[in-house]
Amino acid sequence: MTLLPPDADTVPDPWQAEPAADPLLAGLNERQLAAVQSRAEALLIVAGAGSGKTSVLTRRIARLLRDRELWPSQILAITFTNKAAAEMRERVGHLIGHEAAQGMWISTFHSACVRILRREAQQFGMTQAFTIYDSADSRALIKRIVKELQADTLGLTVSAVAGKISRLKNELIDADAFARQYNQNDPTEVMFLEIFRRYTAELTRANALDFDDLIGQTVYLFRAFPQVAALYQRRFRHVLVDEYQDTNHAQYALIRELTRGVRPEHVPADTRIETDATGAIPPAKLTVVGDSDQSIYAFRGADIRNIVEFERDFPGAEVILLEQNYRSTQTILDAANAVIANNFDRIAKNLFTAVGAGDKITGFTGYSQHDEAQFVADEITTLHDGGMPYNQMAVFYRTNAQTRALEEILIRSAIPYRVLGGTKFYERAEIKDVMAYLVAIANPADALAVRRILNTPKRGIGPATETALAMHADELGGTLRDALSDAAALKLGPKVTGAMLELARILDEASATIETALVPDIVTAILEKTKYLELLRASRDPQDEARAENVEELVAVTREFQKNNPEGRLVDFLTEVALVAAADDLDDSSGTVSLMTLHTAKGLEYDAVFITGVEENLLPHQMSASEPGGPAEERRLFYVGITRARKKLHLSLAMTRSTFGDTQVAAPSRYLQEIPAELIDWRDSPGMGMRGGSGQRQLGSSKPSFSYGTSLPPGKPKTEWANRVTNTVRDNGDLTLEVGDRIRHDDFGEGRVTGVTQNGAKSIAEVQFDSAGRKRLLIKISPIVKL
DNA sequence: GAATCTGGTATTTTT
DNA sequence: TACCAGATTC
Repeated sequence: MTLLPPDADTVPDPWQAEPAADPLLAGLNERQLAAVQSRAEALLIVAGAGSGKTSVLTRRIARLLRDRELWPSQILAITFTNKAAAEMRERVGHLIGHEAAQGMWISTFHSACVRILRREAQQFGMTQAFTIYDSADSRALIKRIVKELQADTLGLTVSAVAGKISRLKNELIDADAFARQYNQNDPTEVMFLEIFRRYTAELTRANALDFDDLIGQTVYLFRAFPQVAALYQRRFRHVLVDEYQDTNHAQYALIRELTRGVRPEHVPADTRIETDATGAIPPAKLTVVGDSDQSIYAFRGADIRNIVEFERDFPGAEVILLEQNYRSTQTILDAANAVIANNFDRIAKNLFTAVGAGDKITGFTGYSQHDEAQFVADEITTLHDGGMPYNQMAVFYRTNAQTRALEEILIRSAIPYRVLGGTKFYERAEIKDVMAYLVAIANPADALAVRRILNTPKRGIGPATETALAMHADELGGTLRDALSDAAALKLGPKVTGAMLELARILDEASATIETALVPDIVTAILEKTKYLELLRASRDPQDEARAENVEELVAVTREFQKNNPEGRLVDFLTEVALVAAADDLDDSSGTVSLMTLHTAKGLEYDAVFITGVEENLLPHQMSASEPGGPAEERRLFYVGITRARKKLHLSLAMTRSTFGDTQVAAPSRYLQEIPAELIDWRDSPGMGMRGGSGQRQLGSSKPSFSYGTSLPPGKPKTEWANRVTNTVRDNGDLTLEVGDRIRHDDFGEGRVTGVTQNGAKSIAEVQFDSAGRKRLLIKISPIVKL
């Protein structure tokens, strides 16, 4: 490791003499300053949580541009999410002016690769309009293949196959490479190889790439076509990668390819880039930022070695450690440090702050997940009453399934919230249907998309006809679309034949317009011609009304897209949709509490954070126990969650948790014991005092002894504070309450109304319950009766 | 070929 | 609990 590259001293730097005079260096600490100014060929910034790494990264870029060391187009910055990319672009623009920042590539690995691949598609025999298969698409395809080969008899499930293919691709092992190393004596492996081969062939035939291919195919492109690689190696003179600890092998390989020098034969005579004595162009500079303690994507192939072995991979690399935290209180950092210290194979790192101790962490143990959720809702209300805006609070959980109880209670408590990620809009069946139409229009070779819409809406083309079509496509040596246009040759009934020809005509007509037509026009035309929306409206299934609304929402999305991208065409829209991530649609301006998984929380920060379900088998998750390095990764996940909090951290758990349908006793997470007891202020459920459970109280007070299993009485106590929330949809109609009214609540018992906010169906009552404390309730749907 | 019913099975995290 | 696949019936 060199401390400072020699040329830092020889290049005159007008700003270096008086750093304070440079606004881009103002307010930085010594380490941050070094990171912003470093001129190393390769720089690793080890940035602890909250250490201002985004600030460092944006200032580093801004400085390169402002001082004319590089043109914007020579910079490639890779972020983990599109949202992070947008934020970085915004911040750089803010520092040096938005025009000066035009032309940079700031995007995710996947977006950058799609951009390159669309441009170079013909090099590897695909068309520019290739489809991007998301995981659900991949699974659908694998499912069909598994079925055809009856691979389930060998114990090969769809998810197992999908997982294995993904893992192999992340290691840059394709079907052929796998064929060279697999165990030929194992029938399961033989079968797997066959599935892998067919899957690959089907993708190629469909002119489609799956998520993992986007990276792998780009690496392949660069390795197979040096002159193409040279194009990008010449162009990007500085590559920056954020969240480097979460890169997998394929992404690492991509970075390696991009930061290779260009051989003289690939350097054009008129190049304006400096060449060395041999006429070659030196490698691009590389800056990576990461924190091995925040590596939480090993399950997706992230390889922590990429960061640990950075100095070996890039000789002469400079390493700068950022440890001062500007986000959290010392109490929160003490807890985080204490937890992460239990991961033994890490480089010691201790976050510190000048902020001061701050509030203690609030701990809470509820009877049930509903009880826990009520605690979260009550705390949120208290904090909000104290002046903290809703959008400065976030609730984290390990699994998406945990949102249900939280949502129920938040709705009842009239707390505005939004769920990031989870069952996404684009995963809904009706949206996938319409998207399949768009995909089929953009990429006629995509058989998966055509199959999906073949009989949607119902037009009498069943499985038998579908098989006949597929066979006919093989005979023709063409695509499913070709077979559809030639449906008459199948000699089926006039009704079916007519339906197929009609569909073919609709698709062909739309396909003819994609180069010029606006996206909203294409969608509305399709909905019109297929009567998709019309049929949903006419349906007597009550859910279809909501589906119709969703489809309309999609049309609105296309309008919004077109507004933001006047030049955007169908393919661009499909790309954008395929690559949106959970955290991307985060809208900070909305005054709502954010709910998300711990994974989604990475990179974000809030004044108040609630980490829920801190229980064994949930955090750490049951499934992680069997995986090597699982518990350590779960600990990092907990660490990531803790370090998101600026001022106030809440850790909560439930003694029982219902999954599947039955309720199980839950034990507190092992990670709780790792936090020094004096940092946590344990609070009891209001219901606990009523049961006279001094044992419980003691347990909750400081040093949990973790023996709920024995202390929990068999059979739930029927107290007023029942540990359940009725899940029937209650509609109180136009029930009106006034201050002073007595009411009874199914869960909280009796209480007196102390305040009412009149707002039609959204009227909120503030109630002082006799034993359960003060609550805010949405009158219309709360399980209450007036007494 | 479509609609309805039933029983079995599964939930970790995501670009 | 909730969804899916397969069987049964129209």
